[in-house]
Amino acid sequence: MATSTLDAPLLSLPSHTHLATPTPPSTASPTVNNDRYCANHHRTLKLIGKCSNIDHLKQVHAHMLRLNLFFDPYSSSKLFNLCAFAHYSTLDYAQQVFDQIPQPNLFTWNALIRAYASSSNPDKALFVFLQMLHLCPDSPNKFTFPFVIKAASEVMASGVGRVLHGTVIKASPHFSSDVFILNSLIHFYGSCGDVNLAYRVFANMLDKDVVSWNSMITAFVQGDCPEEALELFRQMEMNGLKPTNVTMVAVMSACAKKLDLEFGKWVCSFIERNEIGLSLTLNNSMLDMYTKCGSLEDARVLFDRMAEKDIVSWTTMLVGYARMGKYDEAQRVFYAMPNQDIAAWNALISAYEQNGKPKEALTLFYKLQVNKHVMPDQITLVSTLSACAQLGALDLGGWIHVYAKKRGIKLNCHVTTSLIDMYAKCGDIKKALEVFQMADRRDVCVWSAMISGLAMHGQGKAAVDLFEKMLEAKVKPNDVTFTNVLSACSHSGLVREGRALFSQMGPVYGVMPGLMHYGCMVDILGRAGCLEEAAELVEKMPMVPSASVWLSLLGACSIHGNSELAEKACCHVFHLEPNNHGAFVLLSNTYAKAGNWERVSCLRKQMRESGVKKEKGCSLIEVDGTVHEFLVGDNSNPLSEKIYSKLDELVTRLKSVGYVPNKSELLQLVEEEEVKEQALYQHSEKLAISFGLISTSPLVPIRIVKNIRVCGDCHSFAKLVSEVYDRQILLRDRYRFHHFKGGKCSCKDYW
DNA sequence: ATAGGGTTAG
Repeated sequence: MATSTLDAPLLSLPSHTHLATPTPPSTASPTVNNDRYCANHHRTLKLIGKCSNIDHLKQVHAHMLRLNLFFDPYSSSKLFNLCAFAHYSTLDYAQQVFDQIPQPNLFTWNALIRAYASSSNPDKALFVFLQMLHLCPDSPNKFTFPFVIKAASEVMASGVGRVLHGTVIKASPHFSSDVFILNSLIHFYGSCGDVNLAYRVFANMLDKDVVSWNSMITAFVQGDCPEEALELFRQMEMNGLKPTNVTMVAVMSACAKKLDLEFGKWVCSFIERNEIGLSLTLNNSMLDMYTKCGSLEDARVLFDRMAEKDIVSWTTMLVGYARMGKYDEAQRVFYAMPNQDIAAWNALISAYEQNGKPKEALTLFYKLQVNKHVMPDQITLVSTLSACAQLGALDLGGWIHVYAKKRGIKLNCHVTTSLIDMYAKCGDIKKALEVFQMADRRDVCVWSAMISGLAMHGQGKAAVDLFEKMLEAKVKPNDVTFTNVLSACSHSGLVREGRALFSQMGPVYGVMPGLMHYGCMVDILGRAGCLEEAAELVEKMPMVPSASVWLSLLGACSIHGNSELAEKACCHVFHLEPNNHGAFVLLSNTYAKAGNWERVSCLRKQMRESGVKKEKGCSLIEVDGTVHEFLVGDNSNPLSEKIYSKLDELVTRLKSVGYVPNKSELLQLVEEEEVKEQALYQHSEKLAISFGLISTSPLVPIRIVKNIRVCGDCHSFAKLVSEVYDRQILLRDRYRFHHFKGGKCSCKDYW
């Protein structure tokens, strides 16, 4: 077989050479003057330049070991550079070679740091840097810092980066004006989210080059300041600098962030006019801009025209279709792409999960799970756990928890947050607390999720206590934390605590109250009966009240029977959301509470004429890992007959202990009392309770998830079932959990 | 005696 010149050995080794661990040349000095040594030295350096595959490299490596050339720092640095950066080499191999070099010089240390900085283990670059400070006789030079700073930004080590910045300033005035070092600092501050510091470095630079501008524009885009990015792009032009394709990637990304299709298209024409080369990355960022701005048509045209496509191009199209709800198209892209990596799977799974299709998300997860080539990762877990949470699928969620442990998928803060949220939303607050306590790292999301879990289970006091603990743990609360802790106060009637937190959030914690917080506060005051104060708060909100704020006020009116204020709040809701059925229900309940039946029937008539559709009630219950769904008056379940006869039995038995159907909240236009009563028995949660009673073990609670607020009648019904049948029922409605046990509910009839 | 920085999706 013919051997190509490339595969032929570079060296034919004399037979007397033997493999040995390197021993220093007799003079034991790093530079050797002996003639033979110099000749070898020269020949070997030439050989290094000729290496074109890993075998060549290893041969030269072996040869150098034999000739003790590793003791010449220059020669070994030459070889090492190839080991670290040749495409055919690996970093592991480079590290092995490095470990054999007796006295790596500064160049070699720098090369190792650089190699790690852009590897998948950038933290090792920082470690090597520390080693270098101890072991290398030379101080870091102007090449060292850009690499270490790059590593610091890769691992988002903001503290480390700041220290490095200080070191740079102290080390030499040459360093603090080195354009490479300063550019890397801009990049570092940008990627750590500190746009202001990035800009300070940028603005103070005397000699900015195109990379400085690109880094700063990118920092603005990534720091969520697209306006500033575009402004800087304009300034760059005014300063006579020609933008590169890297500039245009950032600018395109700014357009995508602003959802500004028109400007995006202008930028595309700018690229053409200025003959800026279309790299694959730039094409991809154009695709991204088109899909984010909603023009799948333009994206498609570009996509079909692109000569080179990579996984990013395909995924961008996939996500674009999925976001628009075009699942068929998204699936077509998914199956058409050359290979589906985990990101593609995740994109499709999370698209389903985030668009109210949790069942489809889980179906896809099953398929992924039997796939041999792709492994679920942490992002997959986050999406699927959220799908479980939506469905109340506790068994499946628990299974995913076990799966993650078994597969050794690390429970980072994102996964921990999702687990806590899943357990809480599926009704297992104990398990949620367990995950919380076992977590080895708790960021603001983890704490907030736990507070939210306690809140929805009516454990307001515990939620507020946990908030205090969070402060003790020196974790800074954010807007979500406050929404959760305030909603805890509202669910548990903690008026004093709520007031205090609300008034402190801005001045003490620097979190400005937003719509959600005002909504919670209106809820807290309203439920407690301070209707006027609640109404005043709505009046003096610094932003326009949303429908949900008015709904909170309306809800409070319905509890306390204040028709006048209810009408006013209702007007506002209809102004913002003319088809909000919930507002009709709450107003009608207010009239019912006040005994104003005339108004109730008038409202019903109005509803029928306006054609406002009620969101169909739907209850989910998981039995043996399968989620069963019940709609109003559903009889699609195979056990339907049994379910209805069980329901008949329930009604009879409950009536015998005093159950009186409460028809006041019914809004259907039916006159006969008999028919009204039948309508009540069609409610999905009653069907789910009957099903739960006949198909689950008496020892476990019946867990039900309902899409809308539970009605008063079903609430009393569930309380009685929990007493008469001695069964715990956990019912999650749109807003919170109801724990029915021994005839009582954890919400204390206050929901 | 050797060298380097900035870019896209989820």
